Amino acid sequence: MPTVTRRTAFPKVLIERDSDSEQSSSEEETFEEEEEEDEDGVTAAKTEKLELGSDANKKGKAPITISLKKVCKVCKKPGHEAGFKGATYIDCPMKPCFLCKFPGHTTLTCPHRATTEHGVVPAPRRRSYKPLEYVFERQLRPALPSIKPKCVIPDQVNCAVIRYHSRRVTCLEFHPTKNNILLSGDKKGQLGVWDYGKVYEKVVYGNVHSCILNNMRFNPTNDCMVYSASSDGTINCTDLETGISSSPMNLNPAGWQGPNTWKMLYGMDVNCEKGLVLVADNFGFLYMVDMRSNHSISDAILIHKKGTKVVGIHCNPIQPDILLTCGNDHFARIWDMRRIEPGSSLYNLEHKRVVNSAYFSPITGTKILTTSLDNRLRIWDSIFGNMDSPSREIVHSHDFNRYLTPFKAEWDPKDPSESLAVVGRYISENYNGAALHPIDFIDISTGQLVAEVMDPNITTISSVNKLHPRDDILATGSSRSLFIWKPKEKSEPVEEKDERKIVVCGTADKKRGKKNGNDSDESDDEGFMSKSKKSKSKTDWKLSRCSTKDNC
DNA sequence: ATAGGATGTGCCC
DNA sequence: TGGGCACCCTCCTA
Repeated sequence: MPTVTRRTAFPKVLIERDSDSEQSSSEEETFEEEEEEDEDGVTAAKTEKLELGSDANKKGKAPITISLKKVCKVCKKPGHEAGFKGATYIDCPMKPCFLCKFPGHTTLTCPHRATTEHGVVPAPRRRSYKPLEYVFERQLRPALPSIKPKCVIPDQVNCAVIRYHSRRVTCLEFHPTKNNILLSGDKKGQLGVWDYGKVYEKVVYGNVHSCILNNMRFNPTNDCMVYSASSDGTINCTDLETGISSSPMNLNPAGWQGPNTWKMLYGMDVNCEKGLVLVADNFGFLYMVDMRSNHSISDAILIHKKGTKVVGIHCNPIQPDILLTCGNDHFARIWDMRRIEPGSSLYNLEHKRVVNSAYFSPITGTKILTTSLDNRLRIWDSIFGNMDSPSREIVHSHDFNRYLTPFKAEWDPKDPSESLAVVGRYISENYNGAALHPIDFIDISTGQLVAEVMDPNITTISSVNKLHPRDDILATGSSRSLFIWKPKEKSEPVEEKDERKIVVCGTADKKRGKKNGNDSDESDDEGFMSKSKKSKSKTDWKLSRCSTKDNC
């Protein structure tokens, strides 16, 4: 009988108790007792915390410790507790600052958190001639405007919410010409096409990929077609009207042969001038697909450390021969497409941890913005300058990868001074009693936090963000939801401001009872707002009405 | 209501 | 070089 066998092998059980007062916690008694027949739940019901010895399951002999002590969730030591107290997270004093990684203080008192500067660390600058200057000589546009235009950030925004992905959103892309069209990809490989001007209409193509859709790019010669790269190892080219896909590349033609051979495609970009789709895999290799023939045109080229994921590829907007890649080998690398082979990178930009994204600035292509898991945004002000170290490092909380789509700081494509970036924030702040994770607008020339966007109804972390190429619109992917943020019209009433100086805040809760939305629309709320949100408040999202339920 | 599981990276051995 | 395990603010389902 299985139970008999189990009982004979059952380990000893240690019970640690904690008296009520903190002071006596060090002298609480610890005793052992043999496990009796009634092990099912009697003790467990009384315990505040139950710990199994880490080896207990495997060896069957190690004692099981049932701890009644209050211990810190982070370091497992008694005497203090870490975790949320209301909407404020109490740090474990045994750990260094979670935000800036420097010792000597906790996250709560981190100077990079307390100020709006978010920790700008200037780097030494040196002027020197670099190969890139010669490459750029002819193409380089006139210098940036010498006087930086003032950032116009609205005081208040409206937010539309739509929830039609069955798994978390992994990437977003605005249509290059049709202003109201947003594409979204998810972890399941589905592709959403959303016209947020006609919010009753939506399309989700469920069979584009079989797992994570990591990146999307429009075909520059036919904006009805979109290329997508997926962890299923394929590039697909999907017709947005019909949803019909072709597969110009499949790196796993033989199917699943185990994790050591299964290739996943992450970083992708389109090189318009050469008519190429560039894509890279999780083993460090770059592939190229010719867009006219829809066929792979070259052998795989090792561009990052062998066996590591290449998560980002970006072609320079001015000089398409220049390529920027980044990945899990802690480097962003600059390449000349005309001679790209293992080790031929022009520059290797070192980071302390994984580089989630690396982008050239959108207009001149001369700046570089990277997001690294070491909680820092890095900016190289000019690729003609000193590339040995970044011009600035901005401490920003985004060190979290598991469960979430990786954070990527994105340029504002409309900002002529190329100084505004948007990035979601991992760490939460207490906003009137709610722990919220804002989306930050950061002036990357100063490190200043220009705006933080949040809404009391949105409690999830918004790790995917994209600014519209022409309009004042921000698209956000947060867990399975999509949000569209838009400045409030001047005629609309502006709510009282939060105590914080910098606030761009959805005001759903505050507007209760004062709604200027359309009552008859309420029945349509089903499906685009989750039930919990609906029950909390009737909101007056200006933009969205998505009529049908989640169809994924 | 709440416990548990999926999950990626880092680091250690 | 690879298995194993730990991991600070998840988020969804059963």
